[in-house]
Amino acid sequence: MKRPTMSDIAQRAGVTKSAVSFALNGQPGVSAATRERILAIAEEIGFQPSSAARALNGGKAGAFGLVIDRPADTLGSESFFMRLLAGMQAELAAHHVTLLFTMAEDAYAEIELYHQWWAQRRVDGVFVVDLQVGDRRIGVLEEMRMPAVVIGTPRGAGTLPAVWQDDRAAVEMVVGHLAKLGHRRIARVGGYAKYWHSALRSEAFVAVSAAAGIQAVSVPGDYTSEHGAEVTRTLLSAADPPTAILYDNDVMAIAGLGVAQRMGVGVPDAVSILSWDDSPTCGVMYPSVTALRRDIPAAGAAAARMLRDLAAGGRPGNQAEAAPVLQVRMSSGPALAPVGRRPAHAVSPVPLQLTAFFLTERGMPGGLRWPSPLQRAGFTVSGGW
Amino acid sequence: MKRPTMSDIAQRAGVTKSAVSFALNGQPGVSAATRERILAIAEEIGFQPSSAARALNGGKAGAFGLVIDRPADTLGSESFFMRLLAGMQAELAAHHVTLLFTMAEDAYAEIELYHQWWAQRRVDGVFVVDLQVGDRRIGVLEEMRMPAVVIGTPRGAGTLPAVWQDDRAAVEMVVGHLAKLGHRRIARVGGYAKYWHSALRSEAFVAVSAAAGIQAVSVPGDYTSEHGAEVTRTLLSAADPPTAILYDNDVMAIAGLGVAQRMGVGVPDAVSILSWDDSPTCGVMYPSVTALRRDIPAAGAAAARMLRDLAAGGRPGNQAEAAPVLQVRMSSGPALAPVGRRPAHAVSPVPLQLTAFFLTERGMPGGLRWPSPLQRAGFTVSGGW
DNA sequence: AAATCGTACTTAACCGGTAAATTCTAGCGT
DNA sequence: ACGCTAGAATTTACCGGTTAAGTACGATTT
Repeated sequence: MKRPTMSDIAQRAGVTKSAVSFALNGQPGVSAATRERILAIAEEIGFQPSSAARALNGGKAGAFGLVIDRPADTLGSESFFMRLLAGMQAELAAHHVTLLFTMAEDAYAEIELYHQWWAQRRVDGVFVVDLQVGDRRIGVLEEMRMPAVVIGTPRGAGTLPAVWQDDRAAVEMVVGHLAKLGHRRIARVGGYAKYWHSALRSEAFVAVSAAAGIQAVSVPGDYTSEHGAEVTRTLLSAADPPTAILYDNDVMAIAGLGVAQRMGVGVPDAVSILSWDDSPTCGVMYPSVTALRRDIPAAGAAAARMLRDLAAGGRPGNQAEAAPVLQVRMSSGPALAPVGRRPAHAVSPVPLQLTAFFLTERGMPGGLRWPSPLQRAGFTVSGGW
Repeated sequence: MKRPTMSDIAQRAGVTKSAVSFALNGQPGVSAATRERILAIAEEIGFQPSSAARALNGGKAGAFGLVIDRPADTLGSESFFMRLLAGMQAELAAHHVTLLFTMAEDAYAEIELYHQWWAQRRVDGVFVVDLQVGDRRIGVLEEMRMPAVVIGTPRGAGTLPAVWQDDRAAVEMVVGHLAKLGHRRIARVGGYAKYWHSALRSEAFVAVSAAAGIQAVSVPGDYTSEHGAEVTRTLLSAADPPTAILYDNDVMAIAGLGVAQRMGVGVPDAVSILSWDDSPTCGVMYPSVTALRRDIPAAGAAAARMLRDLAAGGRPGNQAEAAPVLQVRMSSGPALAPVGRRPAHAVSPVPLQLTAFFLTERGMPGGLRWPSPLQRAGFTVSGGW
């Protein structure tokens, strides 16, 4: 059972394969009668054009690529990428474009993969996520002139178009919510400081808090529950702990909630817990977790549309995601007066050196220099805390 | 800046492209000197063979496919697939095989996709997950003679090789653990009953429990936190609730834990909560969740190896996963005497019709007939409970 | 010295499409 | 009847590789 080709159709229709090509592609050059006969035969024998042969003719590969180079265990617990993928698929499948999805060890391997895919004509373009400060991928992609769309932020994306979220507005929403509840000392556990989106959120978080007269600290994290738990323990063990903590993803938020409960720190009475990403789990936890909900599949679909446009020769501009919604649940509430807030069985404060460890930047690339405002956002405190 | 071809190399080396082909592929027919010269030039201009041209020569597409047809929101919260993907990638990337990953609406769309991929020579084979009772995909794949590996269970996989887990042994481990802790009435919240792996676990759960003299009920679920919460509420509201509940994934387990806490049912004192899949989140929750840990990436890697073998003409046999480990944490403990177990502020029992609703099979395909033992496992009780 | 052989390479065909150039045919005007 | 033209279908070449078959030539055999 060999797969049918255009020559097979041509033979049965008594014409040449060129005629078949014209007929199938709606080109002029065949009579209506012949065209119909050819289409009927193609349908009957279940003909599908070989994507390889198509691609060989200076044509398109009919596929886009996505490479993620986070460690696999981080990916596993995060729902972000699956939802992003789902959104992309919905858009791509409708246009018969397939997605090549891979995980890479690091940025170097990722760039290597781009070179291979492009040179082998496997893809017509790629999606770029987790944009880093001084990201080498951007320059490489621009030089290769491979169509690419950035998902995250236009900052540092060079000439590549981006689908981005207004982090500033989101931060204003969250900080405003906390300010209204009377919080005056808040913390944020972010992602890798090397990621642009994380750095920008840090910056906005500190700046917006300062403007609202709130003391704030922003700590870099690594998206894992382990680290979220560690940082939370440090924060809550401080002499003057924050009354609210905002985590950059749901996994860390849930870990933070668990730590607070273990330490006997009441949620939300003693500390409010908030998550930047929402997930069904946030809603069913006890207490349920207040979360910032964004339409991630929509962002994926938008990125897919942009990449199709770009690959077809268009020049799409940046596109902002819809504003996120703050889903207020049980884990956030009014800031209570300090008196009596720490129960008797609270865990004793952690040793100083552990605290100092967390106050050091983790996972920062060696020689990288920070822009001054970001450096402050990295781990410095606003409001003299 | 056009991409370099073999002809370019040939021209610069002063030979024909055939010689270049021989040199690059390590075939005999070129002198060592010429071979070296050609390799040097290829390296210098960054040559990469066109996958399209390669595929055109009766050759391989150099890609495998994976289609998932669960609803996107289920996928988002589950870490299983990401970890499976990570394992596959590790194996595939090492052999320069890429992965086509897509989500489909339903089995029909999935089959359609298989036809397209195969006819278009986009893939050399596919991975099949979530095998269903009477799955149509198997027959289609066998007829197409497309290499395919089943992940889950050999039951219903026809002639396709499978990577499978010994669910029976896992169930014995969990039930044995609970029996030792004194539990005499336990429940399980499974996945879709139409999935083979879920049905087999149901069967084993009921049978093993009966053998151990334990009353057991197995309820089909849909892997979502919402449903996990609903079922848990029903179970705990019963006149004689189970003292332990085993959930088929971490999302439902966490949801169940949340419900128990909301109802004031102590965990693990009044009810033990166990999850079939482990995740970092299970460990940081409070209380942390006892979970059955399997090496999912290893299963993915094994499946990838098998599919490579199969696509190369081999005849790999079924392969069992390593036995899972029961990670005992805070959420499981000894079954306490019924007296005083239900606190005063427990939620009132749900109306009878809601209970009845859950006792009806959800999501069962219309005319499907169940084998008798599975039908009993579907929702019947062992031990006269 | 002629026949034999192995090596190193070239020629040419092919995979399954696309598309420009060309031939064939029928209908048109004059 | 003749040239002219539009449309239908064919011929031909090409994309970038692989591979069977063929050729040239120096070295070995008899």
